[in-house]
This record gives sequence, structure tokens and C-alpha cells, in this order.
Amino acid sequence: MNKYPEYNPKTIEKKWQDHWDATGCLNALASHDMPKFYNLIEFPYPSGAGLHVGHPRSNTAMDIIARKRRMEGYNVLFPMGYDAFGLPTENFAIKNNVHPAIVTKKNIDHFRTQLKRLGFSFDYSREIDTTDPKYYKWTQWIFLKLFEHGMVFRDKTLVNYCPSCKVVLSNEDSQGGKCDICHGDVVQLPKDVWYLRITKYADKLLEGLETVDYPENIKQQQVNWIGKSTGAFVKFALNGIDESIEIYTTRPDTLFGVTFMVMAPEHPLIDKYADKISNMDQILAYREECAKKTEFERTQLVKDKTGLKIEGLSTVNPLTGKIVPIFISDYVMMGYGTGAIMAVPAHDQRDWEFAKKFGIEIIEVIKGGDIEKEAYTGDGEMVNSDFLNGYTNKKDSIARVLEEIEKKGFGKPGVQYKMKDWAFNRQRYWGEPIPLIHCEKCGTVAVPYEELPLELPEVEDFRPGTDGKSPLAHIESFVNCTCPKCGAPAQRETDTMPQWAGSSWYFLRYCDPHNDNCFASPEELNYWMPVDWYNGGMEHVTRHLLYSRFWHRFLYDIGVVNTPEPYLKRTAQGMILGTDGEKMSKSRGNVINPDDVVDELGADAFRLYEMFMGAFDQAIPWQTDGARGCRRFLDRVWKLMEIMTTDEGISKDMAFDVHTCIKKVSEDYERMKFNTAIAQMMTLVNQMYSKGHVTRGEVKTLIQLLNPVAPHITEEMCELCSFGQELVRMPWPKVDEKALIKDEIEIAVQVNGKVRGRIMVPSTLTRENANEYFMANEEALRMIGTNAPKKLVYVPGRLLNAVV
RNA sequence: GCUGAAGUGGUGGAAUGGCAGACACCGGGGACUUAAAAUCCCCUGCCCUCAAAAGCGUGCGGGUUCGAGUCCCGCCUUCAGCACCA
Repeated sequence: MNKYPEYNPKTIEKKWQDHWDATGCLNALASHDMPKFYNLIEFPYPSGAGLHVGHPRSNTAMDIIARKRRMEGYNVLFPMGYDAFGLPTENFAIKNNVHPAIVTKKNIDHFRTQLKRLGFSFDYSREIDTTDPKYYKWTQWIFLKLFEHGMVFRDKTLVNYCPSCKVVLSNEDSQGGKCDICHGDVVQLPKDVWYLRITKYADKLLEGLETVDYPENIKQQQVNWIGKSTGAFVKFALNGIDESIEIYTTRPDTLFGVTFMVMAPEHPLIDKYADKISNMDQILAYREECAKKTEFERTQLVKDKTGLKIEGLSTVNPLTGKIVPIFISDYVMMGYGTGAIMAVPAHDQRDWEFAKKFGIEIIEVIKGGDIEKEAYTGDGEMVNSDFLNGYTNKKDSIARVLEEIEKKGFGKPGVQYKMKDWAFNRQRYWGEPIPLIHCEKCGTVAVPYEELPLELPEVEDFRPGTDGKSPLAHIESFVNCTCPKCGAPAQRETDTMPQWAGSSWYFLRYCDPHNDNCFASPEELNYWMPVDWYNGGMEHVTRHLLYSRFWHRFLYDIGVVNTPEPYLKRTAQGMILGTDGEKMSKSRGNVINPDDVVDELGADAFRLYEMFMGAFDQAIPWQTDGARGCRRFLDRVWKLMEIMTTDEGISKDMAFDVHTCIKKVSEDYERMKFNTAIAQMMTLVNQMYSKGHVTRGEVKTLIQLLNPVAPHITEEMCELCSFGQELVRMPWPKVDEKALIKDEIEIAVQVNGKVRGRIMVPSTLTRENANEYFMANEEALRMIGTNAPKKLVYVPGRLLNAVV
């Protein structure tokens, strides 16, 4: 006789999802009385393909934390939204001749449906969409604040331009000379670009890292990205001309070892003194050669230095007065430091290779290596260096030489960053319009705050012009306006913001998403911020994390947010690979569709498998059979109701196992060790079955622990068993420490580290009284053997090791 | 090249310096069934065995320790990020 129905995920999952929707019981509470917990996952880009199996990994993990926190008595903010501006949507719109806004809405609706099918406890009432004018009004507002505070500037420089996408890319978006969007080759074009002065915040972004809880590797990546180095700027006078070349070096103490100088091929001083240079034609030819090289070729030939000497120009070493020849080479970049270096071949491998190739003198100034074989970059005693001779410590010798340099006035200490200012405009339609106006008389003028949002105009053609201008540039009614300052006719900026803009502050909007007077009220910000726990992908730990920390820090500095750092804790999930162990991709045909898995096994089994498959932060291949195993486990959990007694408590002989499980699961969820937490629950269920029956109290505890991972089946069981209230509202189970203490425990008996057997010993046995106990224990002595042990090592509760 | 992470059964993976392989998948055997599926029970690192015992086992070579997958030194391999950054 079976008094409970069959486990049918389809019906019960729908039932509970509808229930959560209707009651809003998982939404954040308006009241500020309870302690808060702000739990954030990166909001997705709503692509036409819908959810892939990677989204639920991050979502389920944080859903587990959110659900657990609610049971622990927190007011939880666990929001969801869409980062919907961007090229794929725009390209789809162009190809199919529909408005990007329509595509976006359709995609978002599809995403939401899929997310709801998986039972995530998002607060959908706070949903945001970066393409909604009510949202991007505030993106533009923040931009204007940046403009107002001098954080926006325009500069004509070489930009990374993708001829295929017809768009200017940031350095970040064109890594390795390839376009981040279409992976085609990027070319260098001169262009007017709006920059955000992120470099001004480099030090603050570095310092902030010390106050937050990020994994070491993520911090390291941010540090590397910022790439701060300390050194000195030194001026070398041009021989015979009233002009000097400034170089940047981290080792000013090697100045006596300088035997040549290298300039980037594009260095402007070359053009300025072209009339003095006798081999200008060769130089121009070399420049052209360099411009043709792709980034890939440049890096492949790291060892093979090219370049040539500038005939007719030379400089003077400011410390020794010696004449120093100048070379050009593409291993020196215009974009870092000053575009010129002092070369010390004895102590820099690149300079060494260049010197060897061009037969330039190599002067040792630090003892310790063999400079005939390679450059020596280690520490050592200074030689051939006049007043620096005898110094053995890098720090001291640098301090000494800086003192000399500053006294004589040809240089100063300085700092350099690898990070560049953030190129902030794109020639695209589907982005936030940049709210600036060009007036002939007043220059660049901000759109008045009260005119925000500056909405995207309707256009007939979303395609960027072949002139490299944004589609907005062709709409006269948008472009032509009057200057807010002087009232004269003026033109609007027609470029739009990059996709990173909307995601740089979205976590603030979630705090107060429907506010029309400000991006979020101070009361809501003070209550909810900072984000307590932010999870996302490794691919976003440099750019997105840095950009959003930068904006947030700026907003803190102008007094509109209450914390310097937006995220207290950051974690990152690993990727889910195809069954073949390769990255999932349409072209490989190894893509797993979450809908199919939910159809076959149910959302709970799907969630359970994604958490059980392996360590959360590592890349793991998908195994469909593994997912089926998780469904089997849920079937077994369901059928526990068939062997359930009427006892409300936890039976004596199960107390240890149940409380071990509570402890393990509680701790492992917090450490994101979801796989071992689930394994522990599987163990508990196996024990319940081998015992043959289970109490109501035991089932209740189990489903409380399992609820964050598999919310539907557990709520349904809770209702069928009439445990009173919904699990959502039940407090998280507490560990009874007394139940974890056993009278006797099994330990291993080892001889010289090899296991010989197992015995039961009292749990109260300590290291101190172990010797006496074991020398009188026949069982133990038999395992140890006839030889009298030299020494007994007892590890309480674990093992006894006899050294013979 | 630099930085970071990782190498454990047929597979995914467990293991505060303390019984390696938890938990699961696959595979094998059995029960139930007219039969199959599902379900339930048992076995399942390698080697030698009827079996047990012994032996061997965490990428490779050393070391520290009563005891090393874990710590130290030197390599190899894989993945990720950065890459001539002066």
C-alpha cells in the first residue's frame, strides 16, 4: 500500500514556481529591521540562444546561499536583470530587419521563462534591463557626473579599429590584435576618442583590493592588469641640440651601464629632427614594416630583435657625459612610459639581445652573473659606477642615485601603469547615447540633467556608416540641437557607450529599482550596500570588476554611495565543458540544452547535478549519466516517505549521523563545496535505507538541508508530510554538539606507518594516557606484533602508530 | 617568458600532515518479471591468488617526518590569464 503519490517533477515544480510567483515570498522585504544579505550574480546578456548550462551553475550556487540565508533569518536581496545592450542583438536586428528593442524584449522574456523553470529564488519585482530608458537615464547621469568632475576627456590618438565590425575597440577589447567580437584583425586608426580617466584611480583600485575578500588569483589578476611599477624619469640631452629625451626606468641605479638608447619607431622627436637624420628613408621603411606586423608576429619573434641606428642624432649620459647612440626598435612601445628607454644590456635581457645583434658594448655594473652569456637581473655588488660602487642592495643604490639625479635636476622618481585610460565611445546604435553637445562657441557641453534620459532615436538603418560614424550621425533631428549654455545651434555627440557602461553600476539600481528621482535612495543604499557576496565568471574578473569598482569608487568620492568598495566578497565558478571535455560550442555540436535536461529529469535533478558534478570553481565536463544518478537520488529521497514512522524526533541511533550531516552541509555550502555537501546527504539517505525505517524528524531535517539545492521536491514533501510551515520559512537546522560525541571510536593501528588493523577505543583517550592504555590492550599488541615498540604515537580519534 | 591553478581508479571526483579512492557514474553478478525497462541487493585501484595474506599504488626524482596525495628542493605535463611594460 502506498499512501503517497509518485514523484512527478513536472507537476510539482510548476506548482511551487507558480506559488512563489503568486505570493512573492522570496522577494526582498521592504522593511529594514532584519539584518540584510545582498547576494549577487552577474546579470546575463540575453542572447537569442537562451540559457546555456553554464548560467544555472552560478545561479544555483548563489540560490543555495540565498535560500540558506533566508532560513537563517536574513532579509535577502537576490536580484536578476539583463545586460542587454550589445552587438549580437544589434547584428541580429540588422540581419533580420527588426528593431533591437524588439529582439531584446523577446530574448529577455525567453530568459525569464527559462530561469523560472529552474526555480531560482530571484526577486523578479526588481528586475532591471540596461536598455530601458528608465535605467540608462542613470547610466547617463553617472557619465555626466564623471564629466563634471573632469574624469572625461577627448583625445586624438591611434585607436584599435575593427574594419569588420566598423567599431573602435578598447585595448581590453582587442587583446592580441584580434577583435573581441568577431575575432578579426584589428588595425590602428587615428580618431577622436572619449576617455574615462580610470588611471587616476589606479592607486585607489589597488589599495581597495586589500580591504576585500577576493580569491588570491583574482586579486593578482587585477594587480597585474593595473601593472603599477615604480622607477624614475630621466632626461638625456640630445647631443648638440637644445632638447632632451625623457626615458622611464625602474633601475636608475644602472645608469652607468647605459651603452645605447632605444626609441619606439613612431617617437615624435624623430620627425621633429628629421632634417638632422641622414638615414631617414631607412627609418621610414622600418616604420612601415612594423606597422604591417600583426601583434601575433611581434610576439612570436621575441628573441629576434630588429631595429636600426639613427644616424645624426645621439644623446649624452647625464651622469658620465659619455656619448650614447640612439636606435629605433619595435621592442619599445610608444604606449608605455615615454616611448624611449635607456638600454643597459648587461642587466636587461632584451637590451642584451639587441646589443649582441648590433655589436654594442656591454658594461657590467652589478656583479653576480656572466654577462657574456646573458643579462644578469639579480642583486649584487655595484661596480664601474663611480659613487654607487660597493652598494649591494637594490633599494639603497636606487635611493642614492635618485638623490643625485634630483640634485642635478635631470630626472625625478616616477610611477607607471600598464592600465590605460578607458576608451568610452563606440560607433554603434544599440548603446546608451553619450549625453554631450558640441557647440562651436562653448566647446563640449553637457546635456542638462533634467533632459535625461537622452533617448535613442528611431532610425531606419541600424548599420554603422561606412564613414566610421555612428548611425545616429545620420539623423538630423537628433544631431541638431541648441547649446544649453548659449542657445546657439549645436550638434549632439552621436557615439554611444560601450557595453561595459550599464554593468558598471547595476548592483546599485537593484537596491531601489523603481526610483525616478535618483539612481537609488540613500536609505536603500545604506541598508543594502555593499554587496555581501558576488559570484561570476573568471572572464570578468579583470575588466568588469575593475570598471565597476572604478565607477563605484568615484561615486563614493563624490558622496553619493556609502562604501568605497562595492563587493565584499567575490567568487568565481568554473566552466561546464561538453561531454568530450571541450568548451561547449555550436560548431563542435557538444552543447547541452538546459531545457532538455529539465524535461527529462526535472529542475531539481538538474540543479542537484550541477552542484554535485565537481568542485564549483573548476572546469568540469558534463556527463549525462551523472545527471541521471542525481535524479535517482531524488527518487530515493521521495520514497523515504514510504518507510517513515510517526515519530517526530530523531532516533538515538541516527542522532550522530544526522547531526554530522547538518554540520557538514552547513559548512560546505558556505565554502561552496556543494559536491561534498550533497555526498554527505547521499550517505545519510543510504544509512536510512540500510536501517529500514526513518522518523518524521529525520526526514524533516534532511529536506531542510536539501531544500536550497532542490527546493521543489522538498517543499512538496514538506506539505505531504504536514510538517507545518513551508521550508522557506523554517529556521535552518542547528547542530547538537552533544550528538557528535561517541563513547567509543574506531582507530587504525599502524606499524611504521602501515595499517595492520582497526580497534575500538574510548573517545576520552588522550595522548598522555595512550601508552599505558595500549600496552595493556591485547588486541592492539597482537597487531603490533612481537617486537617491543620503541615508541607509540597516538593521534586521538584517528590512529595509533607503533615504531619498531 | 611571467603570474596563477592543477596532475589521484575505466569516468566525474573525496581526503585540517594521520586508515588514499568518500559520494556518484560506468561495468559485472544476483533478485523481481512471461520478457524488458525501472527498482532492490552484492562486487568493482593494480598485481599474485580458489581464497586469504603479503606486495604495489596519488605525474617524475630527491628530502623532512613516527607517518607525505598533502610540507620542502629539483624537474615534466596540462589549463587559464598576461605578455618585448623598460
